[in-house]
Parts: sequence; structure tokens; C-alpha cells
Amino acid sequence: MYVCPMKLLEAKAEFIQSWGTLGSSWGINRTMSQIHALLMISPNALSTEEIMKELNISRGNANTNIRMLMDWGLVQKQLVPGERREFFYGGKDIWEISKKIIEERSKREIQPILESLKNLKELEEKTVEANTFVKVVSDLEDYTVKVQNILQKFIKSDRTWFFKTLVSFLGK
Amino acid sequence: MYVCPMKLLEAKAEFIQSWGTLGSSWGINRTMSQIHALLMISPNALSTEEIMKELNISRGNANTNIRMLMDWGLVQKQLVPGERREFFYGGKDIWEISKKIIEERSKREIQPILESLKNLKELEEKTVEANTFVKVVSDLEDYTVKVQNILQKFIKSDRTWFFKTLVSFLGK
DNA sequence: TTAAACTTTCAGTAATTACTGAAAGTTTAA
DNA sequence: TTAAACTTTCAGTAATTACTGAAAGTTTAA
Repeated sequence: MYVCPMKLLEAKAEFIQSWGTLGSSWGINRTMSQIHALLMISPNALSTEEIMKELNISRGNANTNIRMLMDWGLVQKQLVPGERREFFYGGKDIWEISKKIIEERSKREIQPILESLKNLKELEEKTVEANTFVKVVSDLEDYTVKVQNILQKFIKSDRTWFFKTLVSFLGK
Repeated sequence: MYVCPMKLLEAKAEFIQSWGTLGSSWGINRTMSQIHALLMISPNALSTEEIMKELNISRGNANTNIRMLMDWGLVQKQLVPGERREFFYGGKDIWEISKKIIEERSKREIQPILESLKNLKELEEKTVEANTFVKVVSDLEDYTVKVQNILQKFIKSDRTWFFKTLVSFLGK
């Protein structure tokens, strides 16, 4: 087996570590981010065994987090002909990766808060406290709807269109 | 002291709870989000004591998280003439709130990852593994720089400009 | 069918993060 | 100056979240 020269090994470790930290400060399981990092920089698909060894984690942990990454659409199972075990491949296109992450998070976390806000603003009381409450909740809902629309647009857009728009956006 | 009719009390509780959950799934301390929620919907500034009572939390917890909110610029200390203790006021303008959150998070979490990526792409090896690594890291850096630029633009922009741009953005 | 080669689950535990409350520190008014 | 009225800190603990590894489950090939 080919052994990477030290430089690459160190760089990989740092990348995996940084990506894990980033994930965990955004509420994503550290190991999940680390596996994702590992697969992003890995030219070929890896087996559970390899992932376990590389990150020093247990089989259960690896298995659970690999499946979460598949749920998010960030990792695909790859069946190698003649091989019994499964291999996992992580997409390397940052554009696609970010679209998927935004899609999932918006579905999982923005959608529910919108439902909640929709109900809450129905309050009919007319005290100062109630007015402030309804005002803040309504503003928040309007704003969230707008953000949600932008995100949906983003998810459906293609790279070229987006970056063209971006340039004009930044120009003003 | 005026006692809110049940409906408002319930609605407040639900809002505080939802905002807390949202925060914690985005890596923000639950109590910090809850205090923020409470202050957002509170027409007047509250004392530490009131916050403690409302959320059923200890003095230490309240104190720490109030100060974190002040660090983020989301809450201001308000000194009431003739009053010994401090009161805390939470801004209610969602536009300003979101700008501050984005500003802080970009400073705390995006900036460091950019530093890290900048180093990592300097790798000079020419193996397949190293090439994939450098490619992914460079793409990620380019992308992050672009995102960071958009966010900076957003932070500096004013509401009217932004929403005008938004309309044309959504129109296409 | 059987057994080897795998994957999944989950009870128990470890690690991390958040919280309490009392003690220490600070400010203000008299 | 003193002491009352506050705020801050922090050691100890509670709550939450993540992880392990073995047992159970599944698939495949012969």
C-alpha cells in the first residue's frame, strides 16, 4: 500500500480537524463533518473499515454517521463489482455540496420555525405586551419567508447564473 | 403587577421555546437564545432578576448569557435613573438582528476556516491524492471567499437597497 | 442450508457542555 | 468607612450528546 509523504498526511489531518470544528460550531456532529471532510478529499470511495482506521472511530460511530451523510445526500454508496463490502464516495463539487447542505438545513430547521411563527402571530389581544409580541413575530415571519425564498431560488439555480448575478450584486 | 391573560403567556412560552431550539440546532447555547427571544418580545428592558424568574434559570447562568448577548451586540444595558440594578434591552428590528448575527458568525467561524484553507492549498506534491486534495481545498477557498464577500456586502447594505435587489433577484 | 463476510442496532459508558449557587468582588449612598 | 444592593466568577454537579463494542441481523456464495 502506498504511504503518503508526511506533508499530505498532515494537511489532510488539519483539514479534517478544521472541517470537524466548523461543523460542530454549526450544530453538526463532529464525526459526521470529519467523515465528510475525509471523503471530500479522497479521490476514491472508502470502505467503513478504512474510514474507521483513518479517523480512529468505532464501527458503530462510523456506520451511523455515514448513513446520516447519505441522508443528507452528501455521500453515496458505491458498489464495487466483485467486492462484498460497501464503499462510500463523497461528492467534490463545492457548489453541489453547499446546495445540499442549505436544502437540508432549510427543510429541517427553517420550515418548522415558520410553522410556529405562523400560529403565534394570530394572537388577538391588544395590550402593549401583546402588540410588541405580534409585531416582532410578524416581522420575523415576513423576514424568514423572504430568506426562505432566496434559499429556494439558490437551490434551484445553476452555477453560471448565480455567479453572473453575484457579480452584478457585488458591483452596486 | 399586571398579569398577562393566558393566551399571551402561552404564546410567549412557545416562542421562547422555539427560538431556543432553533439556536441550539445552530450551535448556539439554548439559554442564550431563550434570553434573546424573551428580550425581543419584551416591550421594556428587564432586570437580571426578571429574566431569571421568567426562564427559571440561576443567577450565574443568566449573567453569563446576558453578557454573551451583549458581546454579540444583540442586547444593550439600560440604566434606569434612580435604579441601582441594570436592565437589559433587546433590539426588535429583525433586519438589524440578522445583520449582527451574520457579522458575528462570519467573524468567528468563517474567517478562521479561510485562514486554514489558505495554508493548506500550498501543498506542492503531485500524487493523485495530493491533486484531489489541493483541488477541493482551492475550490472551497474560492467559494468561501465569494460567500464571505456577499455577507460583507449584506452587513453593510441598507434594508431598502437589499429588498429592491431581492425583488430583481427573485424575478429572474 | 450453512457459514463467512459483512451491516445495523443499542445498552452502557465516556466526553462534552451547560447550569447552579455560594463566595468573592464591585458600586453606591449615606 | 460601612453596609446594603447589586454583579461576577468559578468549583462542583447535572444534563446532554456522542461513542464504543458486542450482539443481533442481513446478504452472499458455494
